[in-house]
Amino acid sequence: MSKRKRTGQPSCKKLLKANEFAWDTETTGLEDTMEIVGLSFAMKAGEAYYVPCPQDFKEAKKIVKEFEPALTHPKAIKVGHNIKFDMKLLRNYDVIVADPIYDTMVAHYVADTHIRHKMDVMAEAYLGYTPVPIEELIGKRGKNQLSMQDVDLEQITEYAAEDADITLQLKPITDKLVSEVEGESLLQTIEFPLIHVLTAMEHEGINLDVPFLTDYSEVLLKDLVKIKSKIYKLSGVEFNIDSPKQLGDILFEHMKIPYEGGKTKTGQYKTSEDVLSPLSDKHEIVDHILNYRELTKLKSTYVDALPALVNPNTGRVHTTFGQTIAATGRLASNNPNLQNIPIRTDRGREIRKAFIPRDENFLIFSADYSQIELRIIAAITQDEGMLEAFKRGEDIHASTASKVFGVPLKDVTSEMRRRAKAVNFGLAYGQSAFGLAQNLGISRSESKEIIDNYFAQFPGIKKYMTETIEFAQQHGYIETIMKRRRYLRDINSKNPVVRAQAERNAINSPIQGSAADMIKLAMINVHNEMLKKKMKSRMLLQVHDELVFDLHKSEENTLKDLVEEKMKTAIPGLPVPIEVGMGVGINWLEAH
DNA sequence: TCAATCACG
DNA sequence: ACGTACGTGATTGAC
Repeated sequence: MSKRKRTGQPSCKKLLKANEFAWDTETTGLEDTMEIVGLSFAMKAGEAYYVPCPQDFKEAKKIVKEFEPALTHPKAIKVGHNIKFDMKLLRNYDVIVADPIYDTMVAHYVADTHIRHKMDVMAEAYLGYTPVPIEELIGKRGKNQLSMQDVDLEQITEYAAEDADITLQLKPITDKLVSEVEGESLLQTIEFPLIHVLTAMEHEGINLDVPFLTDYSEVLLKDLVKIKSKIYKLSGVEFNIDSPKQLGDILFEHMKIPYEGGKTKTGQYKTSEDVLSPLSDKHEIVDHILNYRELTKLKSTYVDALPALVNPNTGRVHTTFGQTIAATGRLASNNPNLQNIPIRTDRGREIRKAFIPRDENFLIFSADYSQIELRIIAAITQDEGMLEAFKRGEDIHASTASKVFGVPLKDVTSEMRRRAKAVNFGLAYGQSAFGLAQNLGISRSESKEIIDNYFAQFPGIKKYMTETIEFAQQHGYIETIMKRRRYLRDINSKNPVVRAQAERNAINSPIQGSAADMIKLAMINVHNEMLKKKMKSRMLLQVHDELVFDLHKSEENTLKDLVEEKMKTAIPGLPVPIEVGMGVGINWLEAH
């Protein structure tokens, strides 16, 4: 890379003249109370500026605000790498970055979901340039690591200016990569608009009932103490139940419970739920172990962990959505993950009661797509039978059972429905007869017959599976309804196991990915309409097929109508009806 | 740092 | 003969 000029301060006027500029923010750290240490800007390759900000928040805000005209300029493309991070930070300084925006990380993800999107990796790969590692400034992470604040101006200027410069230089590269996969439309109509939505959601956070969780933690602790002593008594030894290695040895060596499962990679006994559950009639300790597992999981991952993640400045929990993580196009959520809050067991779903409205003027509102993946399968495959079932508004699993088992809808038993449901789900993952048999606890010949019947009754689906794999073999990728691509490098592998995995990905990804396209579009349309109407309600979370809101009590009907309409019409013209379930309550559990 | 396990869609 | 359902993130123990 050419040398970089580093001048002190750019004037905002200079930025305002630029058609595009890259920008990056240096902060005091990565924790939730971080503050801006400085801003860097690049308007042309090899030239970047750094603007240090004082420690005092009010003084820093004055400096940051000076750049608001540029960051909100309707003509200048604001380029960033993971720009959501910077945009979210600037919201704390009352600056809302406006379109047009461009994110080199998100663009790179659209070009290829699999390869690494980190700036230093991309600089190396596309610019042949190795950036200064952050460790050179602040040291390795650990107790002696410095804050950006402590780094001297010359060093931080070099580092920050370099990041802005690299980002600006990456843009033409990612532009080309995106154009090579015909991803411009996906990027401009979904992924970039979505950045604003996610920024607002993350910034908003969600209210958490901490006293409720504190109480619940004590309840769980008391239960755990009892279960633990029961386990020790039954096994005759005290050991670490949390250690799968020790647990396996105690159950299957010391206690000699008959073991039929396979061994793990490391040669240990498997003690996962699917191995232990069938053994519950062999020894009464098994149920206690399963109970213990459930409660420790709830306590350590959710009940005790969530309160610690309440942001002291806002009093709310702010997740970070990953827009460039999932190979299929889905979002991910971390720190904390709010997309895997328990719901399946009674004691787990209690935790949802801790997710509460902002204050007494609000309620929690949840809207979720009904059977979205199956509806998308019906739409993509155009299978007549499945489309008809949805058009008639039938219970899709019962309807499937009726066809597969050859009985009238009214004669479908709960066991038939259960099996049909398992096939419907397994189908979207490319499950084999073996997998279905294992899942349902039936013989392989039985499961094979069910699958054969299924494909005979739903020929459009069989055809889709064959054709999708062929498409992937020819092109090396699959695509979603909105033309999102996932490359499948192993689709023509000579290793049958590896190849089979790629084939399952080929079948599943268009389905999972199209559902992701749909809810992302709905989020953008809902968000923009809420802004236009200047609503007090706020979108808070997305959980793959569900959107969660803080609902202002005065807006109940408006928001329900709006969300239902935008979710149903996100992708217009589908041959299948889209249904949305909605609920309102005093917490997330009640809103379901 | 990895493996095992389990929470969700 | 082989392995066998997709996509995530967090916690714990073990090395």
